[in-house]
Amino acid sequence: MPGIVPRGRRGPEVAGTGEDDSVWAEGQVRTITDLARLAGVSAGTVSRALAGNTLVNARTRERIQQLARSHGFQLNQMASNLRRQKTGVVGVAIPLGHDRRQQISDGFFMTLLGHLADELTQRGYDLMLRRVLPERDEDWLSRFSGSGMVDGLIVIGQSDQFERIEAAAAEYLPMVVWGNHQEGQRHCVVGTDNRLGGRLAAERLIAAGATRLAFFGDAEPMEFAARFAGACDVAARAGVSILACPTSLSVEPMTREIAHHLHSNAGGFDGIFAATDTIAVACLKALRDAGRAVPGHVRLVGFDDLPIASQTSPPLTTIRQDIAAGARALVDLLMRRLGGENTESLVMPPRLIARGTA
Amino acid sequence: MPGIVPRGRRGPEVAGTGEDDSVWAEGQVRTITDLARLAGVSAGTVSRALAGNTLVNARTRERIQQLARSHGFQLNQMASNLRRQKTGVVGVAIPLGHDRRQQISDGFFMTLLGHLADELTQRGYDLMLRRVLPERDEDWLSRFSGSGMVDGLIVIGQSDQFERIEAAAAEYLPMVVWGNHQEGQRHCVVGTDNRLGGRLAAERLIAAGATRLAFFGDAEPMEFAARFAGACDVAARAGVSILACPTSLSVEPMTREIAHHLHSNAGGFDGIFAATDTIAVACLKALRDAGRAVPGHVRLVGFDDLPIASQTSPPLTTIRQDIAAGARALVDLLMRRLGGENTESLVMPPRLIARGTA
DNA sequence: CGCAAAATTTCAAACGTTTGCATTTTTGGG
DNA sequence: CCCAAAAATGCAAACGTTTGAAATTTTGCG
Repeated sequence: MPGIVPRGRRGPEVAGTGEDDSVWAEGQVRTITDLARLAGVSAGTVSRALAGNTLVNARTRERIQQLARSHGFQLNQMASNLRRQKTGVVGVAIPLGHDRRQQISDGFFMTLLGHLADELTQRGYDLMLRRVLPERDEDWLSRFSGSGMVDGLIVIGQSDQFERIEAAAAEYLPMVVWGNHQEGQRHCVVGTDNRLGGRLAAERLIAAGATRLAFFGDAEPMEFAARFAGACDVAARAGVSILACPTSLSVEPMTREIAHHLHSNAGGFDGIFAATDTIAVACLKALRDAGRAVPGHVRLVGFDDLPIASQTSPPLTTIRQDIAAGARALVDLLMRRLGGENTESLVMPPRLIARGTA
Repeated sequence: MPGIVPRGRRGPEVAGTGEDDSVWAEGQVRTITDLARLAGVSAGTVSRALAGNTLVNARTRERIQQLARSHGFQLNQMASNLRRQKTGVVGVAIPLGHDRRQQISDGFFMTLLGHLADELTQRGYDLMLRRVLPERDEDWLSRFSGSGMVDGLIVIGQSDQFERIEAAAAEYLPMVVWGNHQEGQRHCVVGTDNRLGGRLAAERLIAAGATRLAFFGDAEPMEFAARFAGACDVAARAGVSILACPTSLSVEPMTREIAHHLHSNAGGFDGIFAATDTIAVACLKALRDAGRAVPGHVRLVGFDDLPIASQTSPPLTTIRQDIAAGARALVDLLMRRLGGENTESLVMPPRLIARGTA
């Protein structure tokens, strides 16, 4: 099988014939021991030398590092991890409770993930991504945290797993969650004040002249529920109605549902608060197709301020979450927790970005 | 420090006082040995039992599994991996050659990543994500593959690292790359026939009445270069001009550059081929802002067929890459390579999705 | 030079599994 | 009941590093 070079485990080691390597590992310097033999020192010294430990003589250290480089030596992380009881890997779990598909390719998640990758890389950590289906695997959380494969965990979105996350938080310190904050909760969460965001959105719609509101989105996940609740606060105070229009996040159902809502509640609302920019964009399209002017007939406010938000026409008025800052905070808090600290949650303020749709 | 429960390594083990656990690990059953003691069998038997090995008596097996469950026992993957010389993890590397930022949050990458996560999960593999900056770290590829942390590698995008990838492919089998295919290349690649895609785009623009074309995008990365080349093929054959308008993928520079191109080449073209849907959407917006009708004055074709493509108005005519199929193929080929097979590259046909902009 | 202190290196025991082989127990046919 | 074969279990050596502690070498000062 030419071209195939297995990382060959070597066979039973017969008493070595001097400095010559066994036939199995043709000259390859695979282990720290190989390197030690080559350098004429012990494995321990090589280990320390590669780690830059000043315990070993500067000259020796340099020589060994040089040798390692020239032989393309790679430290076996697995072994190193086992011995040191840490991995340099942070797990990122995305629980897919309701909306199985799409959630991960939703602009928001992806943007957050990108920023997380940046932040973690910068601090020398790798990122292990795992999508979990809680209904298939009850034990997803302790499974991930207890696997020994990750030093800590970032959970993106609470989905419908609030309770399980709470339980895990009691005995697993290095975990930080992106999501909604609830009075007195145990787990450390980073997120936007969704309720306040909902208020801002509703206020804006009303200020723009809306008198009958509609909320487009799935009010099941906590974050969305809070947004909805915020809007309800304001609607109640202002004495305007608000209609819940369940809308999923996957593309096809979403367009179908939006069309349905627009059709069956034709005159039912003149202001839409979309749970997500993704939904808002779809609404904009549907409204245009239905010949309803935005913001003339219907006002529209989104949530997130994803890149697309500024690319529609008219550009989307929306509630901004600072995703980059969120990612930074998640990683920062996790690092502190890895250091044994018991950190508080961080709730960031949302900000209204007034553009063309309301 | 209440609430903090380290995975406590236990102290020096004094001769055990019977079945009672040492004070250090308060009742926790952490290792397979703990479990073995509890079950009154040897560690080996426990290991086999947990693995479902039929060598151990069915009754014993069930009993041990039950015990493991009830004590929330988690196998230490690190140790298991070390011993078995495999990890169950596939590395996904995203080299960021040119366009450092945004690339990862670009809709295309993210969608691909989402599908990869799905496919890998389904086959019982985890996904380790690593963004690499080749200019900072010459050795990124062998570093990743040789770390012992991953069983195989998927590289997303060749960036400007074609040569390095070629070199790695010579000695590292389990690697598959998303990108462009070049005659006689060594590494196994999955991707779309970008050149053909470019042709389809240009043909469509011309069929829609365009007489002077423009290409918006960075022609540096191979994939984009091929798209451009394809468009050039057709333009030359049809005797129409084609203007290269360098455009980056990051949001702010992108909008700036597009505005600039539209302004300084006001009458220079009446058909735009955008290297990416993301760019196309921005173009659409800019054209509208400039008061130029699409497809009346200017025809527009994108590339990728991202979800947004159908959400603009008019909806985007674009060249579709089947991202889900791509992800499936990447994983499939990688699995075959993990099995020792030496697989061929896969070049998928692009497809024109005719919508409203050309 | 001699000798203690400092600097450097080696030794060997972990880290928690897996697995070939040896050993013990069970089974079943005579 | 006996004894070989089959089934089940135990033993111990890996996997490749890291790291106290012990052992060795070098240094520096009188």
